[in-house]
Amino acid sequence: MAELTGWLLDLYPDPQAGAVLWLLGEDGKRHRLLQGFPLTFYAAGPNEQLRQLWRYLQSQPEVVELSRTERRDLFCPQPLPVLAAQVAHPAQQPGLFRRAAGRFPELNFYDADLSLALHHAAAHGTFPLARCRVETDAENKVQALQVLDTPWDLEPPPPPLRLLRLEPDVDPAHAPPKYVVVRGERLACRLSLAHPRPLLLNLSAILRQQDPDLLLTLWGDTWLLPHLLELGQKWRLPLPLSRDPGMGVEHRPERTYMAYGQVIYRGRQVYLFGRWHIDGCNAMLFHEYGLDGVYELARVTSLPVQSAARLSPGSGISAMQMVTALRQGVLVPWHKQQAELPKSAAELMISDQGGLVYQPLSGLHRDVAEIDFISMYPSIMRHFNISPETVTHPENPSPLRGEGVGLRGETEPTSPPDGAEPGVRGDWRLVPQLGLVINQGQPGLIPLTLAPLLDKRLALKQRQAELPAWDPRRQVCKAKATAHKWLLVTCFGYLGYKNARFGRIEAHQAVTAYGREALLQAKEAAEDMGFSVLHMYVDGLWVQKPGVSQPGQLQPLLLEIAERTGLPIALDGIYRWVAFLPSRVDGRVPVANRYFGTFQDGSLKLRGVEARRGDTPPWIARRQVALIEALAQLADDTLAHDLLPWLLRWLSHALAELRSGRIPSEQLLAAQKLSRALDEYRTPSPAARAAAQLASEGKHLRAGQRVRFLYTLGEPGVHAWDLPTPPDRRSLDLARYQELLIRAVGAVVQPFGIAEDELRLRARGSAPNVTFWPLPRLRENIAARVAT
DNA sequence: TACAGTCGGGG
DNA sequence: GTGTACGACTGTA
Repeated sequence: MAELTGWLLDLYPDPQAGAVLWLLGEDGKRHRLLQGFPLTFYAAGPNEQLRQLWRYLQSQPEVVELSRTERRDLFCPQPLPVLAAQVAHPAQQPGLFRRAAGRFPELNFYDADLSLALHHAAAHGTFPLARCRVETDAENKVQALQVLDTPWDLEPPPPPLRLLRLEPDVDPAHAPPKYVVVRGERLACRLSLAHPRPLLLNLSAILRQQDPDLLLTLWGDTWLLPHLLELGQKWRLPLPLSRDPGMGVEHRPERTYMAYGQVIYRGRQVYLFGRWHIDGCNAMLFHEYGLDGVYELARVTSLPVQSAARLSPGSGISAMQMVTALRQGVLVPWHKQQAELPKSAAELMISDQGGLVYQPLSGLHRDVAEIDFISMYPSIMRHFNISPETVTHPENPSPLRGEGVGLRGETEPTSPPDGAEPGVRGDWRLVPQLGLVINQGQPGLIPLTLAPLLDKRLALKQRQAELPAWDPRRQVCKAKATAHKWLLVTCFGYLGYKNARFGRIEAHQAVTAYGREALLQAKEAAEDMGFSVLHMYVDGLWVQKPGVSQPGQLQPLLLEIAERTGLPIALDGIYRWVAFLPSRVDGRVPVANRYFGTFQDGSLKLRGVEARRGDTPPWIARRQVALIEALAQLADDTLAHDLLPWLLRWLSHALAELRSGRIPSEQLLAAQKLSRALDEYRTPSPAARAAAQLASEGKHLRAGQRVRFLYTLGEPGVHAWDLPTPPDRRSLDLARYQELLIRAVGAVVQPFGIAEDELRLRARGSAPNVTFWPLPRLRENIAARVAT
């Protein structure tokens, strides 16, 4: 009997028996442990069918223990009689279940398609990088397992992970790479791809010697690792990419699917066993929160690190809900099977509203405070206990399979005298406008899942604010908070997602209804306290009051709003000035989400303008940001009087730069996503034409993939960036880029009284090489910004 | 002018 | 393996 303490690295089914646990021991060694871990799935339905299923499962080769028992379905008040099938070896469960489900399509199956990691998290409280104490026998079999920390610890000590980076020297989609750049502990080298044998031998030696826990690559999923594995096969020199020699690697093919209301493309993926592979180019949102965010996501969601790095946050929050359900003994349905409650047309009109959006007072405003509800929708779900099983129709409480009840047991509707809070009677709360009621008796599945997340995110942000800017822990806190943000944001969308296991459209609508009400309450509070409300957008409002320009002066309003709504709210900042833009199509109409401004601390906020769009060429975006930064530095009197001549010089300077040919082509690249297959385009967009160019060179892109291109003269008007030959510099469509720049600049200066047409006229007449003289007070600042 | 195609924002 | 619904805007015909 031996005792081991360390960090949990990896967890997966052993092909023969039980679960494999990889532990990074405090002794510095990596331990491969085995643990017996049977998995149970359930089936419910007509008795006769369950009996047949029983006989069927008994006849199968897998070792299965069968029993009849009762479990709780989230939507049924009464326990559900089920058949429990306990499969001895987790690796055999998916296959057995697939056969059973195919044979008995009318039965409802539960807990049947969850990964081993989630089952293990529910059963043992494990999560990736959890600190564990393990007792093992002589054969490295786990006899006892104790988890020593929780995902909710704010700053767990970082495990001593070993990292190895592998990168091709160039983007393989753009040009054939020549080298693999390798960087590890006291190691940096470049291996030639032209000589496969030495490459493979060297890489194998490096992997053995360094024995990294994490292989961090660029294009490792989509190109590098598949390429290396292929070479390894061809030369009969297998690479030890996985730490577990018996497991090889797992390939997941590329795929496109519909989500976010659009087509999404995910490249192929390569998963390892016993160590992790993360491809910095194929990891969703990776650039936003980095490795620290990935570890944090893995810890709180219980998803393996390699999955947490690649999956969208939707699957993260979904995993958390499933673990909550498993821990509560609530069945996790195999397929989500829910229809919306029937609704009249009039109800549809009201309930299908989303967030409240106002039309701002367009133009330039000074000393404006922006206040935002913190994680508004998740906070609403928690505060009002909104969850698929708690929201229901009062006159029709049993629409599907049962009435809304709390998680921890049955709660009968009661109607005692009116409670203290308006809209609440006993255990029931009436949702404004929708005619829905929410059971308040027991915390729902979603609020239970969300509460620790909301608390931790606030704690992280607070900790981040306490730490000095130079402290590296501050960046770590920030990365973690950013990762949490995405979990919280998608949790709301998931309520309304038709295929979510724990989604229900009525719950989704209840959330937005409360959101609208909270915003209106906030508006009333602000107006009661003498503020004028310039704009409101879903969870934020922009307010102004003569004489109010310091953060402290907003505190009474914040307290009042928190008091009236019950929801947390904070000051985002006070703008020195903010400009709300009118519609480009009709200048009389303001639009809700195109604005920019500068806060008192000098930081900028931009929404909806060209610089925020992913398809804007970087050079255009940077010119626009630089211009806003310059405007932020200008004194009020300059803004009023001397702006036009200065601006025209600024513009000529930028246009001269464009014509000079000194801007790197990458800076002029537009990037757009293909929304469909090429032959499905009815009118060929620039992106479609660029994709067609690539297709004729044998590079076929699929719907959901991005295509990068330059605007060029003549037909077809674009030049795809990943074509083998770059375009002639002289064929660049400079007039097109000039127009894009003028539009971006026009949007910024419109609130300052300068019309876009004027810029266009003057630009045409300007000499190509006008010397640009910054205003004296601006010179320093602009030099600094342009450099970045 | 109509409509097809693409993007954002939440934080 | 998993977010929605919608409006603004641009380019093409």
